Amino acid sequence: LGTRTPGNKGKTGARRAPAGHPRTRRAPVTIRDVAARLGLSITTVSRALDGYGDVAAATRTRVARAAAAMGYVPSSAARRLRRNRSDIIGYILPASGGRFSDPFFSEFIAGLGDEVTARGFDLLVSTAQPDTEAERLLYTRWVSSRLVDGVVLGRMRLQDWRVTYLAASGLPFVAHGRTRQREKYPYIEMDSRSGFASLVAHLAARGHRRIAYIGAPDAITLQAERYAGYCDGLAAAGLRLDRALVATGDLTRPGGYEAARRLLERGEPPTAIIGVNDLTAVGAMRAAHERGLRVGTEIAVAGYDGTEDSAHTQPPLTTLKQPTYETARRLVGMLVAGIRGEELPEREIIVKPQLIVRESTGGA
Amino acid sequence: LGTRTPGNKGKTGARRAPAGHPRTRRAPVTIRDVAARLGLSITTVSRALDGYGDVAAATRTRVARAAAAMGYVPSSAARRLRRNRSDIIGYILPASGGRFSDPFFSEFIAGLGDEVTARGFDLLVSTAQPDTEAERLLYTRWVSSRLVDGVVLGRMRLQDWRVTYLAASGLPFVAHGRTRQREKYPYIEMDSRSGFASLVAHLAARGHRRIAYIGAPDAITLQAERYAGYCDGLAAAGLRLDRALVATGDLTRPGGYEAARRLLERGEPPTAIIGVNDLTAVGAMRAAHERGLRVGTEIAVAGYDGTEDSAHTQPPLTTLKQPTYETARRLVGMLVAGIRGEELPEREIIVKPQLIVRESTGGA
DNA sequence: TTGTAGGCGTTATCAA
DNA sequence: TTGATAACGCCTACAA
Repeated sequence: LGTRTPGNKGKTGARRAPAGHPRTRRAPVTIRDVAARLGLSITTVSRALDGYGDVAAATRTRVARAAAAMGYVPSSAARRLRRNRSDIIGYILPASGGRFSDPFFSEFIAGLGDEVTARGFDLLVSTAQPDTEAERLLYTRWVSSRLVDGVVLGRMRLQDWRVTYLAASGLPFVAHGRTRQREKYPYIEMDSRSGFASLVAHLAARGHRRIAYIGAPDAITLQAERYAGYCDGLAAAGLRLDRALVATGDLTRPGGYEAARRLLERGEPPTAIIGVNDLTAVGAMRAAHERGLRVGTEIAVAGYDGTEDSAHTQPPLTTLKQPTYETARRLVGMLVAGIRGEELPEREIIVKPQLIVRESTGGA
Repeated sequence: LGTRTPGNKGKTGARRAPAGHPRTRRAPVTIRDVAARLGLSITTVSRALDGYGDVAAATRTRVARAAAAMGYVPSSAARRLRRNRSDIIGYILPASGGRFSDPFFSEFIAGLGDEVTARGFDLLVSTAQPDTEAERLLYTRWVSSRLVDGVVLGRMRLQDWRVTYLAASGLPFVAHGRTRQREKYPYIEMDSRSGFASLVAHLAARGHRRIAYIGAPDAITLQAERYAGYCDGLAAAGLRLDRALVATGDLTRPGGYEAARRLLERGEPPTAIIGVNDLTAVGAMRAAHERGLRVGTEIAVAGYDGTEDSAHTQPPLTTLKQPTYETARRLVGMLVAGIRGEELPEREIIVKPQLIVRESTGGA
């Protein structure tokens, strides 16, 4: 039954009729068009373009020239189906619905974008509020429709379903930060714990005794780490942990502002405030200014991240600087290695943040 | 020749053997697996899942249940090849190689991400320095490999090859801003010209006579618009345009800082500085502080963008606020309509920015 | 209401 | 060194 549709090789020649609209899309040129033009088989064209060794040099150049002249570019869809990979990496921003302006993420995405491109991949980005159904939907859709070859995880949680899920699914992934789970995976983590300890030491050396901390929700790994560092620092300086000096923000400027206001309204207000990140610290600085406190002399404020903006606050912000852009690039490198099935020399990388003392804590 | 490989229906059942590694990826379940399990044809399964009317209700539920149980999700690659669309929208960040921390873009991307998801699309993001070979390569690759169904253009240039190229290619696109070219396309543009004029009026009303402007490179549309507004404002206030009070930055904080330093070193320094964007203004504020000038009283500084950070500078920054997040969402809406071939009620949208007076210019 | 049979544009296998 | 051919997984006329 059915000799294979005899004689209708016209398939290649007769493309879809152009629609009535003037600005309609031309049907793209396929590998068959190139082959037909040259009187070669599509096999040969494919192999010539992919640089296989068993193609005559003359043929290769002929094909390359024709392909370029005709503007042939392989269909990513067909290629993807055939090769069973998409050359796309996914990343989900922890934000949804409304304002979101953390320079950390611009820098992180810039790093992902640059490295991904350098490696011949593309970057799929989406947004979802952490630990919501929407987030779960996004990841599962990406994974089970095989839309992405791997994902980069950010802002890890102590218990993070993403790790469990991805490990089980077998999709390669890397993360910026760790969890408290047993699964092993490649990551880059900042040693923010020792960083925050050194920040406290710095402030204690400046004579501060009531050092406040504005953190983030407990479920987030970075909060656990940084808070632990804060506690370490207090202990090392011989200071007692005063729960009244510990507040919770949400990693945003307004969150830091509100938390700092509450701290400063207290009978015995702190003389120094450490923010879990720079945004929180910036909010705290504003609260201090509003109370008429001179930041840097009457009260010290410090943060964490060290993105460009921290150098341009008034006064400039003391901070722990992490190499955000570079970390993003390295993560992509690790992920691509994982996708290619290569062994990684280092699967678990710890980076020390760098203490940058500026005027917000009295200057160097 | 070749009856269609008789008898080897085993194809479906026998999947690739698992590799040696324990954490290997399971072969995903395909529509054939579902069909086989139910003793149905893949046609029926496909139509049942896609909600066609001509499937028996009983069959439909049976299929739905089985698909869910087996964890079947259609392969995006196959679907894409067949349907000839990717459901992916592209956006390229104007940044590459190193630091990049403009909150405008975090907010813009958050808007793109949210709306794109809401519309059942995905967002492909990359980075490239404007008007470079790398940028050209990225766009042409995306377009000619049919990787994306449409693109969102940002930070338009007066002469923008992207518009010419995309219009010619027929790929749907929308833009945040206009060009000086003849091509028509859907866009959202801010009326930053009148915005900057009102900013100048505001400063003139405060008694300022030497109002400086720190702009961006001339090729960028937003510079042309905003500078024109600055000139309009001066004229309306009866002030002469003094070229010595016009400097050029690069839309970053350091750029604004350097430009402001040069302005302030002059014999007759300005009493007010307008930055082409908030980042520039923030840099200018820092330069002013360094010279011991009290911003808001001894010198006025204002910017444009109105992202969250402008409310938290010290002093808070007077700015023209544009609805970045909402604009991004609307742009995606327009683009998706274009992709679907729908007519747009409005193809050219102008939005007025909102003047927010804060303490950096003396407060309300 | 269900099934058969291409075909989307590649790449990979095998034979010539 | 080249070519014929079979998939990759899905969708959709068309036939039953």
